[in-house]
Amino acid sequence: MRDLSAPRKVATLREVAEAAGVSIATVSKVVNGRFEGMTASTRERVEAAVRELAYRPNRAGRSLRSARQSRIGMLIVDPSPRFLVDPFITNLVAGISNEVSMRGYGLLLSRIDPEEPESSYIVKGQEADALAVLLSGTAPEREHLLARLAELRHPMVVFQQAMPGGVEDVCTVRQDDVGGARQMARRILERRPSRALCLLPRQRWPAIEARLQGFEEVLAPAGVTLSQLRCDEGDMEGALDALREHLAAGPLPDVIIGTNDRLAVVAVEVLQAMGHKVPEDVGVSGFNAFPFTTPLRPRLATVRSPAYRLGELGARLLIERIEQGAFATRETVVPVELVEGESL
Amino acid sequence: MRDLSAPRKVATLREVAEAAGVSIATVSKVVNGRFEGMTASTRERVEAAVRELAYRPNRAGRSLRSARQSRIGMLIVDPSPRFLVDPFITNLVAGISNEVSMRGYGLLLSRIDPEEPESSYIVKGQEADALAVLLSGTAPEREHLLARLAELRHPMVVFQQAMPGGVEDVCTVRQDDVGGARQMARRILERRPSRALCLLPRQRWPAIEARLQGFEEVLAPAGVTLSQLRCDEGDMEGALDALREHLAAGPLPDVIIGTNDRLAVVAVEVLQAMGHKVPEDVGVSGFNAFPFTTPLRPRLATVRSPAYRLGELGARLLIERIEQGAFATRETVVPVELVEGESL
DNA sequence: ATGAAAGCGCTAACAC
DNA sequence: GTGTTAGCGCTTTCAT
Repeated sequence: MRDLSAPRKVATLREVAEAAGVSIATVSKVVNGRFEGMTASTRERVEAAVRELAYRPNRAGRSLRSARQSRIGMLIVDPSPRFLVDPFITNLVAGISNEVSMRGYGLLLSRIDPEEPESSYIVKGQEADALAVLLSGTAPEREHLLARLAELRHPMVVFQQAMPGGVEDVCTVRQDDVGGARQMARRILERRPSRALCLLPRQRWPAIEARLQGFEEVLAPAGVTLSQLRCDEGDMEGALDALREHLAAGPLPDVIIGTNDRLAVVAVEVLQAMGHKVPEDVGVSGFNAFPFTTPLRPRLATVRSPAYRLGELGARLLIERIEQGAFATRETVVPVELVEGESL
Repeated sequence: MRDLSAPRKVATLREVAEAAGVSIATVSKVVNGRFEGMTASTRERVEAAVRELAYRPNRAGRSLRSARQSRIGMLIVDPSPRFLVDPFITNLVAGISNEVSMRGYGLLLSRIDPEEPESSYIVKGQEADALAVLLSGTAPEREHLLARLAELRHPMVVFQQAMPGGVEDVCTVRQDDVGGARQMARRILERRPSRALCLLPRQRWPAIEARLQGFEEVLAPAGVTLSQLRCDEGDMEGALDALREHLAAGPLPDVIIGTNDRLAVVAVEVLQAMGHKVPEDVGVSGFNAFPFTTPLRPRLATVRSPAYRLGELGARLLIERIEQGAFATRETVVPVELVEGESL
């Protein structure tokens, strides 16, 4: 029986060269598709040997020599170990993953602790050529973390937030949260509400703050009283209770604004359980709808998120940056789309 | 302005050694925590230089030398680019990701095309020390793919399916789908149904087949007629239509068995829209419930999936395999838990 | 207690 | 057209 603990033996350039009766330089050229001025017979002999020995280039050797890892690192700052449950993150990562694969790169995925980013595998060694990052936390917390990440001197794409100051070789990609919120707010105004309640997750995300800003910009001047309730998304039942209590304590709002769909579903749930009709008594709006994830009924008035596209775009920008030497764009904002629904 | 295309310059062992006035061998020892028989002052001088120069070991150099990548590759065979939308996959990957990070490894994530697994980044080079794989497709398709993956001679953990024959250095980790389905079937029998409809996704997954088997094993002997309907999960509206048509065409079943929660939600939706009461007229059951993902109302009778744990477990087994030289276990089955709900 | 040196697999500049 | 060779950064053995 073969010793399983020994690293399996894989053919090297040298072995292929020997088998084909050529030098390793020639094999290297063949493997890398540089056939200029090479006999067809040499090429064929080498290709045969490559196939014969099932040769696959050793990435470590290649990377060491070329100082290129052909890997993108994705860092997600989220306090929850279940970070991937968030459909925005999930769609974003899917977009990045597919784009990166298509272009021959690998994707390293890691959630990181905002307190000690250096402890991350991706950050510790020089594992990736470039970084894609999604940050949560307050503005100063994010700024601080970005500054530390910038010390790695990797090109970076930062998702879902505006261009940070003081860091170079960075590019941002985000959806138009402010614009989407403004649009939704205008739609809400058609109900002529006098008070609105905005439901926010406890964890701070720049995109959520942007949405809040958009809602305020439109609703406040129209004389709508906008109150806020933060609840822990990580605990749906807890969120239900928190909202129930809040509603019991004061006058019923005319509309409840979920800053994401999950919170909007909670709102519909609580309202119906309390005997209020949606949308007759209270309107409900959501945000960030995704294919296959959005609840079926009542169809939520919400905003479609282009998270998957953001991922593709960010990955593309990053790889172009690596290969061309500079970012083509510094800031990308992708429009969002209002989705009508009977909840409003 | 610095030339951004040039690979950023990071301190090397040699530079740290010069700065500390020692040899690179000594620096290497310090960096790797091998202090035996080393002067405190030497160690301190080196540590100071490491800090000063912000030294981080180059992974390529290290990997080349040690033939260890300290990376786990996760391969997911799923025809959909949105593969990460599936909450099972998402929870599984989260578990793997966190476990792997904790143990100082990196996670390479990639969806692969079952037709040409060799085209995957992870597979092409020797990127990872070991592979975690989740396969879809029919049994022969999966077997064929596994055989090709086995040629890479990587230790592998295969999730959600039974031990494949003919491959060595493999270990399986799965939830008890058959058992869960049997339990749910017994719960369903309490309704004394005469006909049941089983809703299946179009894409073949071994876990789904296992559930189907569990349901059949219990329902058929009890005289329940079990029919099947496959519908495309990738298109919720399409699934709604398909089920609506199916129900209109024949007698109403007493219970609809969703082989996952998404399909169960579709069933509830269609039934209610057709004016049938759930659970009075028709009972509905789901499968694979996850925290924060499961729909709120009506509370689904379903089965809780330990996907996150499966991920942690698989990652742990893989890393122990890498470090100890052999798998501690070959086959792990994690029990599932029935969740009561008013849908049944 | 510390250092010198070999060599992991690969690419590319240059020699023939 | 093809081969020789230096060297990327690191770990480890063996001298001293």
